[in-house]
Order: sequence, then C-alpha cells, then structure tokens
Amino acid sequence: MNDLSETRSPSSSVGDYLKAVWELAVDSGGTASTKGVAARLSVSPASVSNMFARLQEMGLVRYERYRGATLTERGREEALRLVRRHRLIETFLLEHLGYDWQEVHDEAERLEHAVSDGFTERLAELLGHPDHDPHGDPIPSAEGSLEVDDSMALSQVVAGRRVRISKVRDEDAAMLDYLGDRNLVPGRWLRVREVRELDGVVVVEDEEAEVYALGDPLARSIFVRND
Amino acid sequence: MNDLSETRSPSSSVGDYLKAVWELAVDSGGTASTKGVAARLSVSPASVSNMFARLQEMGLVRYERYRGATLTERGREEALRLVRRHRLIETFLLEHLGYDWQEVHDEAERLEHAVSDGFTERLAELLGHPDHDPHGDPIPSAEGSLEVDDSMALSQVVAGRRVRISKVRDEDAAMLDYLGDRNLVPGRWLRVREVRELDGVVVVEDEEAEVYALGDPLARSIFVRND
DNA sequence: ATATAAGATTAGGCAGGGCTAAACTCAATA
DNA sequence: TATTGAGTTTAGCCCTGCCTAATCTTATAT
Ligand SMILES: [Mn+2]
Ligand SMILES: [Mn+2]
Ligand SMILES: [Mn+2]
Ligand SMILES: [Mn+2]
Repeated sequence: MNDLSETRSPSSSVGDYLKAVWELAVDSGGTASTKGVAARLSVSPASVSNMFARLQEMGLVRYERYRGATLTERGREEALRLVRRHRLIETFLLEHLGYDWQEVHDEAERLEHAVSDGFTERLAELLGHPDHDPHGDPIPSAEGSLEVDDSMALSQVVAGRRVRISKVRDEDAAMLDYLGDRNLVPGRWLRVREVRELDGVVVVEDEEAEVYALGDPLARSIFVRND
Repeated sequence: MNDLSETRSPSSSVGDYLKAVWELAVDSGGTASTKGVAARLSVSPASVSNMFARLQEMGLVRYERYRGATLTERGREEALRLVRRHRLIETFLLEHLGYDWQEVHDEAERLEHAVSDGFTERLAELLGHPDHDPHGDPIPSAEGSLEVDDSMALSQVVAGRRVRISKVRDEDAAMLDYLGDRNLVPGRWLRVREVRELDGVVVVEDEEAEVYALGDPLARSIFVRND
C-alpha cells in the first residue's frame, strides 16, 4: 500500500506532529504554523522548526522557512491512519471499558501509536465498523477517506431552524459531560428558538420540549446539520 | 537523582530490560548476565552494560561490573506490573479480538508500555479478573504478588503418573498451535505412559484415551502438576 | 601457576527529540 | 519608507538508546 507501511513506521512524535499539522491546517488554508503546532503539542517553537525540516526530509510535509508546513499526500495518509486509530480506540474505551470523557483522550493519544493495523481492523470489527466516534467525529476509513464535514456550529444557525446534532467538540471534557448529562448528543434533534446577538446565547428546544439556554462557549461546542 | 525521576514512568526500553532481567534471573540464582539480556532483547552486549548502569542509577537494579544485575524491590515491582499488563492484553487479544498465537505476543509487547494502570484494571474487569493467561502463565495481581510456580516439565515426570497441564511454553508459536489443535492445553488431564530416556519421547494419554508420543522439545513445552 | 577465550566493559559515534538563548524575517505600522 | 515586534530559525547543548571496535576480567584448562 503506502510507502510508510513498507518501511519503518514513524515514531509517535512524528505521528503527533502530522496530526497537529492536519488539525491546524483545516482552518488555515492547508498550512500549519510553527507557533500553532508548538502550542498544540506543548513543545518549543525551536523543536517544531527542527521537526518540520525532518518531516520534509521524510517526504511527509512541504515546508518553507518562515511559511509553515503543509502535509504531502503521504503525510495526510499517515495522519488519517492515526486519526482512525484514535477514534476507534476512544469508541472502544467508552463503550467497552466504561471510561468517561475525562479519561478517554489521553489514553487514546498513547495507544494510537502502539497498535498495529491488524489490531485496528479487528477492533473496528468488534465495534461494528462505526463511522463516527461517540461524540460525532467521523472515523476515517481504512483506505484513508474521510467524510466531508458540512456541519456548522450551533452559534451560527438562524433562529427557527430544526437541526440535528452531528457532533460535539471533544476539547473540553467538562462541557462534554454537561452536554452528555442533558442528552445533547449526536443524533438528537433541536429546534432553535433564539440566537441572541448580544451575548451569544442560543436557546434551543429538544425532542422532549425541554428548553436550554446555551452560552456562547457551549453553543460553539455543538455542531449541527440542517434538515 | 531528583524526585521527578521517581514519578515519571520508565520508558519502554527500561521496562523491557527489567522484564528480561526478571525472566532470566528465575533460573540463574536471581542474577541476569549481560549476554543473556543482550540475546533476549536482540541488542549488543555493550548496550546492556550501559543500561545496567543506568538502571542501577535509577534504583531498579543492583549491578556489579562483570557480575550481572539483580532486580531491586522497585525493579521487581515494575517488571511484574508489565508482566501483568502483558498477560492481560494477550488474554484480551485471544478471547475478544480473535487473534491467534502467532500474532499475540508482539502486539502485547508494544501495548504493555502504552496502557495506563486504569486501562489495565478495567481490562481485567472486562476479562473477569483471570489469574492465568490462556496458555497457563500466572497473571501477577494488581498488588504485585505472583503465584509460586510448582509445576514441572512433562519431560521430568515419572511414568505412570496422572498429571494436569498447568501451562504451555509460549515461546514457539508453531508448537502452541500444534498443542492447541490437539487440545493439549492448561486444565487437561494426562496419564503419562512412558518417559523414554533414549530419545526423550514422552507418551501420554488424554482424557479421551487418545495417545500422543511427544518429542523432547514438545515434552519440554508442556508443564504439569501432580495431584 | 599461567595462558586463553568467553564474556564484559570502555571509548567513541550516531540519530531522534527535546531545550534555551541569540539572531533573523517579514508584515504591519508610523 | 523606516521601524519594530511577533514569529521563526539557528546555534549549541542535553539525554536516551543503540552501534562497533578495542580493551579489559575472570573462569577454566592446562
Ligand atoms: Mn474524539
Ligand atoms: Mn498521540
Ligand atoms: Mn503469555
Ligand atoms: Mn515490551
């Protein structure tokens, strides 16, 4: 298949850098900055400059001094391979091992580098080949394709719409728990009653006619699709 | 040296060295040789000398130049922690992910370093707190105690005895598969018909009166208990 | 008691990944 | 257009782990 699986698999550091570039490049025109990656991985900017050069050397990234790094096709494949593992592992931890949201991410962050392709696919089998993880992030296919994301933040919906929760941000575990407790999870339908410019509060009504006033941070943690 | 090194968990290399010392020290009066560890881990003797010094520095091993290394209490604890993880993971791979013996060990060898204590205990829970892995090796308790092994190789049993298989060596996957196919697995009873000095062949009869003539390598891969 | 070889250690390297401090770029201002 | 500071890179260093070659030690056999 790809050249990486035939050669030696990249270290966990390399993988985490690739994922960071992938995640940051989404909303930055394909390019990730030194500073952004440094912040994301809690390393110094100097370390990132160094790694960018090495990643380019390995053919995983295109890199121009002072201009940031862009994933090559091979780099993207490797990043998505890790994202697939990460999300499948998170699903397993939540559904089979009784983890809660606080704990899931760190564990997956380490395990994603230790499991083999064989493990990953058997795990997918065990889980019934899910295409989304429990909070709604799409799971890349084994072949490396990823669903295009056409959802929008709840804070950007026009009032009156009926929408369906497609995912919730997994960055803040406390918010995840809050939303989980209220069953504001992927798959649920909401009626948007009000989107208040003034303070960013979004008022929604759920399937049981329960009404919630969600502050801006929460409203931006919930992603929905029209229709 | 500082208190941080006390807290930070050992790298996977350190852990594998500790396990190697533990495994080799069993039948060497508590001490593992440079050469033995080097062979076991497929590294050069020079690397082992170097690591022995570092392990002593970390308080995990007692080391005398030219004399080999012995685990300290802390070293033993760490080794057993890894052995526990390793055996629980192997059990999971075999019973829940449909692995066969060929593949199990390598995967566990990597995963044992990536999982947390929390993961390990939840996995134990999922598996029903097994005290032996599928081929009969005892699983150390979470507190670090390990069953004393009073079993003997089938090749050392006196003819006529009725014995019970307690474990099978997991070093050679082909033998494991051979024994598994014939249901010569932990828990089974055998009647020892003959132990032939000449060629080391051991003839046994199983519960279904099936008779097997096992060559020396196989006979030494099967461990049994009297009673 | 001594020679010898197996085993072990030292010496000297190298690559991967980190760090801090100092120097440099470049884009946005004044 | 000149200045300036945020962002980046470079320089120089550190630690982990691994290697080969050269040099011991030690146990054993003479
Ligand atoms: Mn996730
Ligand atoms: Mn990771
Ligand atoms: Mn085992
Ligand atoms: Mn290991």
